[in-house]
Amino acid sequence: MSNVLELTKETLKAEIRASVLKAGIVAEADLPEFVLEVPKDKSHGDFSTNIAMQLTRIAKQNPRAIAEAVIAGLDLARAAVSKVEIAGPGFINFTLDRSFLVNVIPQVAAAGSDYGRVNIGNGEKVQVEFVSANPTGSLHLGHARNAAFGDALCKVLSFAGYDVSREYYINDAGNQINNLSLSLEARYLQALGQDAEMPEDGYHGEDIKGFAQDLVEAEGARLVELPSEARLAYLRTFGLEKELDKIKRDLGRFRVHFDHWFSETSIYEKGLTEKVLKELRDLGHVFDLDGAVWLKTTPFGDDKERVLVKNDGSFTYLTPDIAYHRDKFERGFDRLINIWGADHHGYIPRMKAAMQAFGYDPSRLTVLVTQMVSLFQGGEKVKMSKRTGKAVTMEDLMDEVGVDPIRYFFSMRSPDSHLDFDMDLAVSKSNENPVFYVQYAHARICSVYRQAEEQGVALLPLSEVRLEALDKEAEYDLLQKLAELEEEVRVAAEQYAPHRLIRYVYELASQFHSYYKAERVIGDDANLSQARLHLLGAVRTTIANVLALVGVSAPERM
RNA sequence: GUCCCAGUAGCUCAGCAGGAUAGAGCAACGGCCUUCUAAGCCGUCGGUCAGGGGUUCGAAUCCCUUCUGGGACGCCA
Repeated sequence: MSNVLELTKETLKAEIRASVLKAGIVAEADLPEFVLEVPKDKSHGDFSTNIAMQLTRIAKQNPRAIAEAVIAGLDLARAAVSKVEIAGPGFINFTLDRSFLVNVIPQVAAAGSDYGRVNIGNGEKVQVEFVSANPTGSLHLGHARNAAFGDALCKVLSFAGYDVSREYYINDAGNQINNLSLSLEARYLQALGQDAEMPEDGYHGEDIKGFAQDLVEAEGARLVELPSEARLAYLRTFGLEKELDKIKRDLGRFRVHFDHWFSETSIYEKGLTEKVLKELRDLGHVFDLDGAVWLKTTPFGDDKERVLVKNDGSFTYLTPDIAYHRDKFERGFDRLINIWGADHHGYIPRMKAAMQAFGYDPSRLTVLVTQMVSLFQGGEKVKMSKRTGKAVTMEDLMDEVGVDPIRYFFSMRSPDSHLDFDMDLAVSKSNENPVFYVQYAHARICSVYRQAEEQGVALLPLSEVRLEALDKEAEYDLLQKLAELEEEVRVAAEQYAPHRLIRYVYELASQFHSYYKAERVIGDDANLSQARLHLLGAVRTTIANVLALVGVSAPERM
């Protein structure tokens, strides 16, 4: 389903194409790609095309002469064009009778919370794996960015017609879990007043002290009596469960939910590591050296070969991870997207190489990387939490500034740029703060509706309202902005760029605030009031839909 | 040394499958509340798009190169 704006654009584009062919400038097969777009500068009309310049090379003519010929053959009435101009180096600028734009209002009203939904995905099965933090400590800033971006991306893809599955890979099998058990053991013994040293690479987080305390309350000193092995096994299970609970709690509060929590341990239990190893060996991609087993990844673009089995017989992290990604493909996903922190980027070539070794097209696995987050408060870079003296956790941040600003700010930037997060700005309730600016636009519209009700102005159904009353420039601009949402969603999905939608919704809010100041909605002209109320309703729906895509609330009052 | 990301207004960033005079917010300065929320609106100021070369009718955008900042380069995970 195309919206009014896109239909008009398609009609005009077809008209231009027909005119070029009719003028005999090029053969149909040689017709170059050209752009018909809304120009940045309004003085350049409503649509602009570069076709004449694109034809220069082929037609060997002056672009302005080509433009003349193209215009001569256009059927202007068919595309609602009221004015055509040749400008600059050879752009053809079209000015339209924009009254058709009011038709976007019934479209928004009919679609409601689905307004903006498009179908470029055709139900293609996409799996997005993100966060996947080790269950050995609290989630921190970087995870929050990963979660905000990943969740927004999933929502956008799903809005664009993809069948999206969210997955969290739980690294519950490696050395770090032994370490967790040992750390917890030390904290447990310490909590009982015993002398116990933290292991060399122990986890010093506050959370583990808390878990040890919980353990003392639940079990007392019972575990001290157990043989060391049994105690560690118990602590391992207990610690993992506690850490995972905490992670799920933090993410839930952040409004991020996963469809699958995939355990690394389950890979070992199913013997998938051995299976994958054998398959790779049968395929001839494996060799033995220095007592270790290696995967030949350099033929697939990696810069060195990688160890699968260490000389002590244990697997490296890579092996179960290969088995995991293999498993994802076998589960029938058409496309895999992983969102990793910047510190893991070096790992990308070997994983793609491993998938190629299995014969998978590497373009089916996309790894997106989120760059670092720096926290600022009072103009200073914040490294440590004031309360605990440890690294700032996601929980700290949610306590300090709330979920909406974090999700908005983390979705606002392209993931590949380093992010400075200003805590003072995020909590400020003023025009400096873009979150409130957008939310306020939504709340303001709700307030106008409440006002209408108080004044006894009942909203009439669209069929009884003459929307043609909306004929001001600012109204056409607003309507056009609303009509552009589908294109924005499409681009955001194609480019994995949810931050584009933040920009869009900010601009929409800005146009609304300006319009609100300039024009009275509820006035003496009953039909005009109705038309404007419906316009505002469409703006409200659009703002709410976009905010929902980035996990930010749309309050009715502020 | 190799690889990845970034370098655009005083600050934070958009723009980068090439297009017209490079945008926005913040900061600074000046205006606007007897009318639907001033968490708002209107205006002013602000740029060698890090430097250099190349491709092109046209480059912030593509290619090469230098510099600067951040990150990664394990038989850790």
